Amino acid sequence: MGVSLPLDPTGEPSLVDRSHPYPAAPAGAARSDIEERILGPLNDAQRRAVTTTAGPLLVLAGAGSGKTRVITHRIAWLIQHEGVAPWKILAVTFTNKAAAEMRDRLHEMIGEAARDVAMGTFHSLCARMLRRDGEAIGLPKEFAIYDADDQARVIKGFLKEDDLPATGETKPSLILGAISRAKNDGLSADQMEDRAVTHHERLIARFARRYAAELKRLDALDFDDLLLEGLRLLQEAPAVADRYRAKWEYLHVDEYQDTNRIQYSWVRELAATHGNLCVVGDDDQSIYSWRGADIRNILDFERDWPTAEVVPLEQNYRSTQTILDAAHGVVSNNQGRKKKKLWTELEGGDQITVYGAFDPEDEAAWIVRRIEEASAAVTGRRADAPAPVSLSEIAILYRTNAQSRAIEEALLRSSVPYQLIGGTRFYQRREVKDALAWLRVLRSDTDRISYERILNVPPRGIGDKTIELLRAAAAPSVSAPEGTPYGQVIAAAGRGEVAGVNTRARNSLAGIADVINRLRDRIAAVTLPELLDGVYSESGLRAHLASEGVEGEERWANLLELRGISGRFVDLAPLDALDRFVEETALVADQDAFDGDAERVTLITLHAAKGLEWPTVFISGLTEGLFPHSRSLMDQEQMEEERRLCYVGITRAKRRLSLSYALRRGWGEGDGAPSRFLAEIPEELLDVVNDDDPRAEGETRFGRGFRSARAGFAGGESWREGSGTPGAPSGSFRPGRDLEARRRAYSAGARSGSLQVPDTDGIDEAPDDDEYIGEAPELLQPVGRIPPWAATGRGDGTALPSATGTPVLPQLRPRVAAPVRVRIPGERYFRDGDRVLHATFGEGIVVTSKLTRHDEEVTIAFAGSGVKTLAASIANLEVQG
DNA sequence: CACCTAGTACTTTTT
DNA sequence: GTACTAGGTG
Repeated sequence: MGVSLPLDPTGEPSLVDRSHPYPAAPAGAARSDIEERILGPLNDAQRRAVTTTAGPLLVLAGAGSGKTRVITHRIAWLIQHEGVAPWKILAVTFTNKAAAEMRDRLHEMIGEAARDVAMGTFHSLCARMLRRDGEAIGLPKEFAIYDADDQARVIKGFLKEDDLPATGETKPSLILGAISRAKNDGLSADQMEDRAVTHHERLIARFARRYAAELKRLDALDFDDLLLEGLRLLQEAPAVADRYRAKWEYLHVDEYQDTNRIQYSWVRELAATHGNLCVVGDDDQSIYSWRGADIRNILDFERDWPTAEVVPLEQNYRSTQTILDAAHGVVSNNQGRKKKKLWTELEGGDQITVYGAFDPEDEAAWIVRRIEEASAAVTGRRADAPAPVSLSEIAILYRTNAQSRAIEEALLRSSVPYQLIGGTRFYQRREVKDALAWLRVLRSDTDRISYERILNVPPRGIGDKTIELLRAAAAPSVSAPEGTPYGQVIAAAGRGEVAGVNTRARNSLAGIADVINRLRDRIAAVTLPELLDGVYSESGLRAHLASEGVEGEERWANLLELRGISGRFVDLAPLDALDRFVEETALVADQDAFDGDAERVTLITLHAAKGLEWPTVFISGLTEGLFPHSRSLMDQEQMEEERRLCYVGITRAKRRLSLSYALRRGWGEGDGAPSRFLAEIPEELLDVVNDDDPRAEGETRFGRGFRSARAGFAGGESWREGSGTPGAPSGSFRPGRDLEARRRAYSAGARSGSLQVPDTDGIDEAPDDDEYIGEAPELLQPVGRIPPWAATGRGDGTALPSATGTPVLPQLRPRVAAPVRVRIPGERYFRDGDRVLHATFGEGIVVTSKLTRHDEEVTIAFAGSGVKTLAASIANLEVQG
């Protein structure tokens, strides 16, 4: 897969002062010309933001209100009107993409001077500063930057030492998440330990301590460390800090609502002497609290900087009024936000299309069909048909990366070209990380994680046993209290100096040490692509992939791609090129790969879509449990963040917006109801198109599912269970017949006749042909061993206890004012929370159930026998009550 | 020690 | 649907 990256080695912020001056204005340009050119295209509020140059400034920039435009014009104003030298200006963004775009736009306005404005992400700026000045706070000259995968390897090492499983409570990602959160709160491992109450918290605190010590030993920093050490540099090295404060006199921070406390402090330190700090953000677009972003940074800006000017930008230039009203309808349900409402001169606009699908495949097929209709240069196009849309103008947004699969498959079937942003990221692909690990060991003797990565790729007889011996040899001991650098251990083992290493492994280790030495000798003499050629051939990667068939070819293609990207660094001195390449490949973001001009549909997560826009946007997967995500259902704060995410998604659209959901979802997730966010959009803005589906006869249940969900959410007593179809009975549904018709209609391909209607006898049959079974008994919440991703909450802040470990007898809790339950024959017969009786296992509670092609798989937590998944047709389950 | 198979345990979002 | 593990085999 070809991934192109706008890695721009020359576009990075220069930390070195330039000596040549820039004229304050182009020669001969009258002052009024400059004013006209910079301020002319702006509205009053934008002008105020641009011309307020001294002191703190908060720009509350609603979606599509010209945020980037304000920053670029402001920088142009500073340079050309105020006569500020470009290198005195810093702009911080969250992605390289945003920085690059800003630089491009600035370049259009002011030409070459744009190159000297410092721009970058928080992480890349900190990394650069630490490379240059880190020694002032005791950091090593060379350090590796560890991503999530490297971090997990460190933790897995601990788990192995302790003989703990890498699953459940000690899953590396969970441990790392906890450590990261603590770090972002400014807690040391000691403080974590002091505050730990539960056994688990103490465990995490101990991991945090070991993790910090290990990274120090490895000369490695993780993403959090980059920021933390960047801050520490400004706080503990006054001379260095003063140099940066003097260097950057005008600071700009984009997406300020996404800054965390550390980033906030970092910015405050930099702005401390002059206070020329312009932050731009929108509290409604704060969607990264899980990453430590603290919305208080924007809400409290005026308190922190009492002299701050505040400029709200409320005119939207992107979307139609319909889209804005929908977005407002959703986000206005949030409590903690600055009240505001965007407006636009683009009155009206197309209604928002809503489609309720049977399953994700159907949903994807519908989206693709609409794309084809809108874009195809169809022959025999009707004269009055709307002009075809370019594929570059279309994006499909979803909540989780996993959702892209169904859509990709549908696009592939229809041969619609697409670009996928995120997912398995290029720099995280195995072979790419292998190659980069080689580059890292060339520059480091201590980076154990990278060494271990390369040791046995391709397989050369170095397995778990040998690794264990090497680790032991590198560990601190009486003779080497600091431990021995891993690179030296490998060389020693190659010479037979590490006891217990078998002959084959020893020879391999000697070979690796030899290759590393040879490559190191070559670094200064060859270009980066040539160095990579050496790595590929001498490491055996190339030969290995050549023997691996089609998959090997694809991986090899990725290595060639990597080699190509490295060519952008040829202008730098070889050593610098190597360092910069390794550093920047560690810090690229998904979004950086986005090509806005490519004649392709863009597939992207809602998170990654922030800051981007398209004329036509599809948001898919608007299903309760998916979006809002099930992990957010139990917490008001998290629910509001989901809502903001929805707001972000809606406001990506300029002209046309389509929303869709699938009632049946993927693995283990049971069925979902239409998302509550759909119910929050004023109904007159929506065009529910299910009934127009040519394959459906008469009323389909999808439209009804949507409308009844709407009634449920909009009504006073909210229907909030995680499953089941809410709302009033319809009375028009004919079981069996409709089911078969629908299945036939919706199963792609001709699996005719192979579908069976689950047999209905005995279990909970509907009283008549209507799915309505009258008043529901008390609706019960299952409590106990629920798969975490299937857990449902109530969205009102009350969390459901989710115990893990030994299944316990579920506690049954009656609910007040139980909503009516609806059963649809042919749909699931078992609902989450159903109490069931099994001949052997006894009493249990249904945790989830899902329909397979011929049957229904019910996952039940039994009182005495644990959690089991049973086939409904075989198990003979009896529903209680 | 590497490779294969079968079984199990999971799926938020990312610099 | 996948990613990882355990356990067996070569």
